[in-house]
This record gives sequence, structure tokens and C-alpha cells, in this order.
Amino acid sequence: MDEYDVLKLENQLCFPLYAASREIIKFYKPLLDPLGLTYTQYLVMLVLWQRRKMNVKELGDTLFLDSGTLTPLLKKLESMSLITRTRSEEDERVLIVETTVKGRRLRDKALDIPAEVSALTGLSQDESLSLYALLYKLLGSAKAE
Amino acid sequence: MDEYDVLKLENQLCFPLYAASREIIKFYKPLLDPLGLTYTQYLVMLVLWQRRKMNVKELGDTLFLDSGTLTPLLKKLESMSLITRTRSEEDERVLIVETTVKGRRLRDKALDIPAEVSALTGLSQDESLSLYALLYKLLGSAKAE
DNA sequence: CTTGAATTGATTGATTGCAATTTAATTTTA
DNA sequence: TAAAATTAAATTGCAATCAATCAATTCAAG
Repeated sequence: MDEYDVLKLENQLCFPLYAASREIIKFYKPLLDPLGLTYTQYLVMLVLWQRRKMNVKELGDTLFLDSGTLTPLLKKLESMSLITRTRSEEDERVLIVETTVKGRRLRDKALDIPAEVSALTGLSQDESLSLYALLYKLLGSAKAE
Repeated sequence: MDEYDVLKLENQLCFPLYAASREIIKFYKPLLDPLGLTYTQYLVMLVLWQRRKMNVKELGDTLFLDSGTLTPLLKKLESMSLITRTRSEEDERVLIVETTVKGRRLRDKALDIPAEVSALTGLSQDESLSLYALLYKLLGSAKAE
């Protein structure tokens, strides 16, 4: 054990986290292609399917993304007629994002995706739950910063 | 519980994985800035500090990255005089990447980084180990694809 | 009221990440 | 051996991601 062992790739937690995240996103690709969505666009739609109407700030807080990522992505979803973007009348700084009928209809096509991805992970339900809990704990620390 | 509950953001494993990965990368930013490295460049250096000499294919297999990502990144590290890029003499298709003296010296400046990041995650050692094991299991499934 | 601070999104620039294609070199096979 | 298949890396094009900055709006203190 020399002093440099702490720098070995296999001793870092960050690396499997980073790699696993990217690999899971690849699981989604063939499932999302028929819907015409990228992974990040899918996450935005997931949120909007639940809430229907949200502003950019709330969307960013929910997904840990900032306007630099969201602005072009939302414009793209708007150009696909899945959402509308309108300024709030009470506060002109706020941009309200809302699903269209077409956007909401897309939800039905996504229903089978979670189960298919879950099967690909190779984790049992218990393992998924443990992983889930640990990740949210980590995210809690990140938010606390 | 309606049929759409499976599409709730908080019922997806992919989301905390994706968000936690990005948040951890942000932990590294202030620690890597003094070294002049980005997170991905740091991962490449971690691998090369261990092996010193590798080709692009091996590097890609290790980090789950392809030449589209690695080629420009390695050119950047070369321009910073941290590595050299040379074609193999036995097989001209193969590009050998190797650390320079300057590249190896940078290692000493990175020694404290893992401990500092680990502290920021807010996870106990046991939790880190569980998380680590689950992520590698997931990565195993991905590799098996 | 008015000035200064805070907030919200948009923009810009650099880096990643990846799929798809291309080029060059090597290996296999007919 | 010649043609076909394979392999390694580079290139291209598009979409993220994020830091930093900017502009417009709102809010708050004096």
C-alpha cells in the first residue's frame, strides 16, 4: 500500500457513479427514440407530466439543471409542440412552461419504459431500493452545500 | 395509485443516479481548478498515473469512453505537456498515450483530493462501500449487454 | 419616490458525450 | 496472394452541461 493508492481509479466512488449514470442513459436510448426524445428531454417531460405547469426555476431546482441547459432544451420541446412557453403576467421575469395536448398524449407511449430499464439494470428490488436511498442521501449533502 | 405512477420522477432509479453523478463532479471543480484539470481529464490522468503507458482503446475500455470523447481530450492534455501521443511501431493504427515528467509530477498535487471529496458526500464508510458495490454490479450488467 | 440589491431567464464559450461515418492499417479467408 | 472483413483512431454533427455574464424586472431600505 503506497501513498498513491488513494488515487487508484478503483478506489474512487465517483467513477462507478459517473460510469453507471452514463450506461443507464444508454439503456434509455432505444426506448426513447420512438418517442423522439433525448434522455434529458424525457426527464423534463416526466416532471411536466406530473405537474403540467411549472416555471423554469422550479424545473431547474427539481432536476438540478440551470437555465443554460434548460433554455435551449425547452425551446426544442416547444418546437416539437410538446410544451408551451409563456411569460407570467404577475412577474415578467418568470417563464411558465406547460405541456400541450400532444405533450400529454406522449405519456401513454412512455408507460412501459421504467419496467424495461429496470429489468436491464440486473438489480433486485432490494438492491434498487438500497441504491436509491444511498443516492438520495448523497444528493441531500449536495443540496446542503 | 394510478397507472402513471411508474412515470413519477421519484420512482425512477435513473434520476438520482444521474443527478448524484453530476453533483459529485461539482465537488471536484474547486479541487481540480488549481491543477488546471477538468473532471474527465482528471479521470484520464488517474488511469495514466497507475499505468503510465496505454493506448486509446484500453483507456476507452477502462473509462467507458470512446475516441470521439478521448481524441480531443488527449490532444488537450498533450498541449498542456502532461502526456505524449505516439503511434505504435508494431501497429500503426494504435496510438500510445504516456505521461510526461510534468504529468507525473501533478500526481502529488492530487493526493488530498479523494479524502476531501469523500468528506463532502456525507456518507459513512459502510454506506460508501455499499453504494460502490451496487454501482459496480450495475456496471457489470451494462458491460454484459 | 429612488437607488441598490436580488431574482429570473437568456446568452456565450469551453468541454463533454455519443452515434455515425471515414480513413488507414492489419488480419482473415477464399 | 487478392479481396473481404476487422480494427483503431479521427472526424463530424448534435445535444448536454456548466461557469460566467448580461438584461430585464421586482423588491426593499432609506
